[in-house]
Amino acid sequence: MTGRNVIPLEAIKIACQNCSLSALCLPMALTPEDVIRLDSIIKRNRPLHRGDHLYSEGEPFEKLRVVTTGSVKTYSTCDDGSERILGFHLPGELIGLDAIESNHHRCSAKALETTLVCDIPFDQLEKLSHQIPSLQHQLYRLLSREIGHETEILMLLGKKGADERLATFLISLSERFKSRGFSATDFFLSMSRYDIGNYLGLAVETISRIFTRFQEVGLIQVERKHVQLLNLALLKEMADGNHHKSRSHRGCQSK
Amino acid sequence: MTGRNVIPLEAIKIACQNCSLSALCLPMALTPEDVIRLDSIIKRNRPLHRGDHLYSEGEPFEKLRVVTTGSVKTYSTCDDGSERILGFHLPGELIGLDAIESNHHRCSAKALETTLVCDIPFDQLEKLSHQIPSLQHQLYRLLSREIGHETEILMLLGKKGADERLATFLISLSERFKSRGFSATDFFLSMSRYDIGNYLGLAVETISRIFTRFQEVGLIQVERKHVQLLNLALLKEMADGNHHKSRSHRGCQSK
DNA sequence: CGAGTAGTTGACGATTGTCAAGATGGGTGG
DNA sequence: CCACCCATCTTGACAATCGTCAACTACTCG
Repeated sequence: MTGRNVIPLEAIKIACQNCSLSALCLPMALTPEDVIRLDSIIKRNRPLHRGDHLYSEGEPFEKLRVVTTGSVKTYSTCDDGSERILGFHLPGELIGLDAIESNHHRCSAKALETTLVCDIPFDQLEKLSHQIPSLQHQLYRLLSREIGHETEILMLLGKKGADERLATFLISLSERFKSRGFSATDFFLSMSRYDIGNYLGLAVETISRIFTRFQEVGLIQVERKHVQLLNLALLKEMADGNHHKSRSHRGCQSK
Repeated sequence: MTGRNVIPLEAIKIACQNCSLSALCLPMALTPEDVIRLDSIIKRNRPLHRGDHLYSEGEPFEKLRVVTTGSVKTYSTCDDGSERILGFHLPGELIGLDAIESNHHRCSAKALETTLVCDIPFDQLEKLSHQIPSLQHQLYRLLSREIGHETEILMLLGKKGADERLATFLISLSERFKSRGFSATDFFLSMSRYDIGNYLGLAVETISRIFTRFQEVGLIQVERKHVQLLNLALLKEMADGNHHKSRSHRGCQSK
C-alpha cells in the first residue's frame, strides 16, 4: 500500500501457539484450544528501544507484560530520588504482578535493550481464568513462584558477601539463559555495572573489582558486556559460599 | 463428659463471620453468604506452643494457614545448616503462599509464642475461588501484595544501614500492631534479638548496640522484650534515612 | 572529533562483623 | 522456695569488608 517491501507489523505477529516461550510462560499446562482463547486477549507491541519505559511507578495498572525478546529492569524510586533495582527480566518472564493488589504500578519498568513485549489486559485475563480452571491454577502458581523468589533475595542480601553475591548473580543469569536455549557460559550483560551494583546492594567499584579479580583467578572472562564463565562448578560453589576461607555470615546465627 | 469445667474446644470455635480479623484476612470484600461458604472449608486448630512447627521445609503443601493469635516466624535452612528468617507473621496474615507453585513447602514455619492458627485446604480454596469471582480476585490480590512486599525488603537490605534497618523494623511492627487494634507505641517482641538480627541481615551484637543507642537518645524505651516507641515521628525519619548525617547508600547510584 | 557516560584502579576510612567476657533472667529440679 | 544453669542479651576491643573519594581510561554517540 504505502511503500515498497515494507513488512507490515501484523504479518510478523506471533501467536502463543507457535511462540517458543510458551513452555516458560502463561500457556504452560493449557490445552491447545485454551491457548488460542488466551492468545485472543494478548496484544503484541511495537519494539521498545533501550531506555523506553514499559510503565512507570504510580500509573494505573491495566495489563501484565511478558518480555518476548530483549530484557527489562524493574525499579522503584527512593525518597532521595535514587532508584532501587528490583529485578532484571528475560524473555518469558511476567512483569507487573505486584500491581494487582492496588491497581496501580508500584515500580517502573524500562527496556535495557531493544525489546519486544506482549501485553495481557488483566481484567480480561482474570475473567478468562475464571472460565479456565487450569489458567487460574497457572496464575496462582506464577504468583506463588514470584513469592518464592523472595527467599533467594533474602539469602543473597542478608547473608552473602560481595563475592558470593556476584557469583550468585552470574549463575542465575547463566541458568536463565540456558533454560531459554542460549549459552549458559557465554553471554552479554544488558545491564550496566551500576545496575548490577544497585541490584546486589554493592557499590559499582566493588562490582568492577570483583569482575577483575574473578578474571585474574580464571573464573570468568569479561570484556565490557561480554561475559564467559570459565569454571561453572567453582562459580556455583562460590555462589553458595562453600568456597575456601569460609566467609562472613552476617546475622547468620540461628537461635 | 470427661471432666469438670473443661471448656470443650468446639465451644470456643470461632467462625470467620465473627472473627475480628476478617477485615484483614481472606473474607475481606466477600458477601456474608460467601464468607459462610469460605468458613465451611476452614479448620481451626489447637493452640501451638512456642517452638512448635506449623510446617517444615520439604513437606507436601496441603493448606494455607492464617495466624489468629500469637505470632509465627518463617525461615529457610541454608546449606551450612543455619537458618535464614524470611518473616514474622502476626494475626490475620496468610502463610504458605510460596508453596503453591511446587506443591511442597519451601520454608519452615514455627510459633514464636502460644499461637492459634486456621487451616485452609488449598485445593478446596481453589475450587471455591473458581465459584466465587470475588474470592478469586481477593486471592490474586493477596498474592500480589506479598510480591509487592519484596520491594520493601530489597530497599531494607540493599541500601539501608543498620540504624535504618532496625528503625524500619520497629515502624513496621508498630503499624501492623496498630492496624490490629493494639498499641502502636507499646508492645512486646515475640522474637529474639538473634531472630531480629538474622532477619535484618545484621549481627546480634549490632542489634543489641542499636537498641541501647536508640534508648540513650530517647527514641525508644526497651526492657527485654518490652518496647516503647517514644518518638514515632523521628523513628520514621530514621527508617526512611532522612535523618541527620546522610547515611551510606550502598550501591545507590542509579545510572 | 569532542564530550559525556561507563568503567577501572588506588588510597583511605567507616560501618559492621567477630571474638571474648560478663550480666541478666527464666526455668527446672531439689 | 531457693539455687543453679543455660540461653539470651549486653558490652568492649579489634579487624575486615566494603563504601567513598578521586583520578584516570575507554567507549559511545552525536
